[in-house]
Amino acid sequence: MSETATAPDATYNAQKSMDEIVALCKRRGFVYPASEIYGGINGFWDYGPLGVQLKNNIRDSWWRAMVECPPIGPDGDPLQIVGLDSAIVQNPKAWVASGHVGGFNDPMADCKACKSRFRADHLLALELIFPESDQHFLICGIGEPEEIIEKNKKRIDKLSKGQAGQGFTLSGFNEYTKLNESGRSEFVCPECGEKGSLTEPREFNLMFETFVGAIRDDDAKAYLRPETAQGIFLNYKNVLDTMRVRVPFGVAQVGKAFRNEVTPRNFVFRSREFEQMEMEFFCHPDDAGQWKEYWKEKRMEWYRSLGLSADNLIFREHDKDELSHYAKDGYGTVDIEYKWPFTAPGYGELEGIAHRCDFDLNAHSKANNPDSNADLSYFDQELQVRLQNEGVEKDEIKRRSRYIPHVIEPAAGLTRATLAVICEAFTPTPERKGSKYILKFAPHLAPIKAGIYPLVNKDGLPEVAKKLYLDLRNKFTCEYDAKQAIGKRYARMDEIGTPYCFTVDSDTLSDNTVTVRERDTGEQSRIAIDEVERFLSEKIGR
RNA sequence: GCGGGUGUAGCUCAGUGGUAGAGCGUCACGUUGCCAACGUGAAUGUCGAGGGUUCGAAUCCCUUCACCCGCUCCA
Repeated sequence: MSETATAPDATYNAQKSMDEIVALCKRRGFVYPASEIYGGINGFWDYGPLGVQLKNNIRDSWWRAMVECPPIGPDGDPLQIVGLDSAIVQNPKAWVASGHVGGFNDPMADCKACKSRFRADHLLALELIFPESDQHFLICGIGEPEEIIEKNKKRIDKLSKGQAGQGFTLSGFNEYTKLNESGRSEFVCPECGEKGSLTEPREFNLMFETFVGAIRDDDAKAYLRPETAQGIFLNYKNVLDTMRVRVPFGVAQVGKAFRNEVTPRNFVFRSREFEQMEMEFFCHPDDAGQWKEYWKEKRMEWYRSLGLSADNLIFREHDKDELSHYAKDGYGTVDIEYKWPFTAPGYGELEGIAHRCDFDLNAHSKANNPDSNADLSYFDQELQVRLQNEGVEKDEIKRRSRYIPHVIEPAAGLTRATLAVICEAFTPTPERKGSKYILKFAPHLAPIKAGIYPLVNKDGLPEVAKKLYLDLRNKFTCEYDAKQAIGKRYARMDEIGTPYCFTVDSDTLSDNTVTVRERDTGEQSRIAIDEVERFLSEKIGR
């Protein structure tokens, strides 16, 4: 048999394991399709009993690493990072200032014949008149009128030959967006030349709209936030005024965000409702570059702490032309990417670490925005003192001590992190008796930490096991189950990623020891029943 | 949004115009005494949804929804 005939098809295998992951997520209560009994709804997912547990564990790990126990800074002291939970609906003016309303209102038109898509506001219909015959012609294209005429030279030439003379004048032009239905039916697709094949212009704004109050008019229109970050900028001054934080400092937030994606794809990877974990780190503009490097390393460490393997994680710096509006002038954006089953052997985004410069605070400052009543500049007293000591001139000190902080933003997807943890943990075990796969969650993330079982459901074993369970449940998420064969109970725990099982058997009654069974190896050992809690504490790291 | 594929029990699937099925899983009882054991039994379906053709539709036709793949889009 030839080598190629037996070589596994990487794409097929990757797809196959993703299908298996989606199936197991449903079967074992991690993720369900939203509104399934009504046929589902594209781009929305519900987290089941085990899924929410896993997601909360990942969220808690992030919150702890950011807010409760932030990393040590370059000066040897812990960083100052505080938490926040801002509203999903804010004043719509906030989204105008942030660039989310304007930037994503591009009207698009599709050609039904050749499937090309155009920015409708870039499409022009030019009306040419051949004066001698008084004939009108329509030339359609993309760009400035001169460009369009230049591009269509041959065609115009051909048209004019049929006329008495050669000359023509441009009598007028119209944007495609301004045409009515009969105008559109005359419009020729610049790509394939088909007449009247373009759809009417459609707006692609990724923000979900809603209405505040009972009256549904334009004044009541509001948006569901497309990112949690803006809530932090909107509260920057509140935090600064109330929390005694000084630059550099961070504000962290976990919460839902909503984007009306054109094409939700790849399970929960790109969904229309998702959960973000964002931290805005405010610093002096001169230090932004070094803080970006700092956070790159810290964030990568955190993903490793979730049990994601180094081989499956990479950094990817954004090219200049893919940078978002807020990052153009700064130190750019770097993504932490994961080797997803559906991108393998390539990688896809897990987290973006962006240098947002002073874009957002500027945008929300009264100096640049008549709708805002806030001065979001920062007076740096430490810097003032330092400059005084250096003997810098007074006016210069005053000028340099007040500035708009720059922002380094590690923006992570909680739902994406959850999916990555599931993908990483998913381990087929075809050779194993019992479960056909294991979820090898890091113990501290596992939805259930331990199963507590009597070997059989009689002879006083259930009573002993149940007592152990009742003790442990105060500290760890545990499960007690006395039914069915022990092997089946172990297999079930393997499939949901429970790292340890403790089994009470007849020996327990005489020597007070229980069997510990490990998920990844299936190996068993015995420990004293009153050592179980300490054993779990050590293994789970709490 | 476009093109292709898929949709039958919780899961994997069989059923191609004539009574809605199997295996696994789930549950109960019994048995068992460390890896999805065994026995007996039970529950589970608007055959994705709506409409049409037909005496009769899971099956043929139309529409629609969801998922997967490829485009397109993606702060």
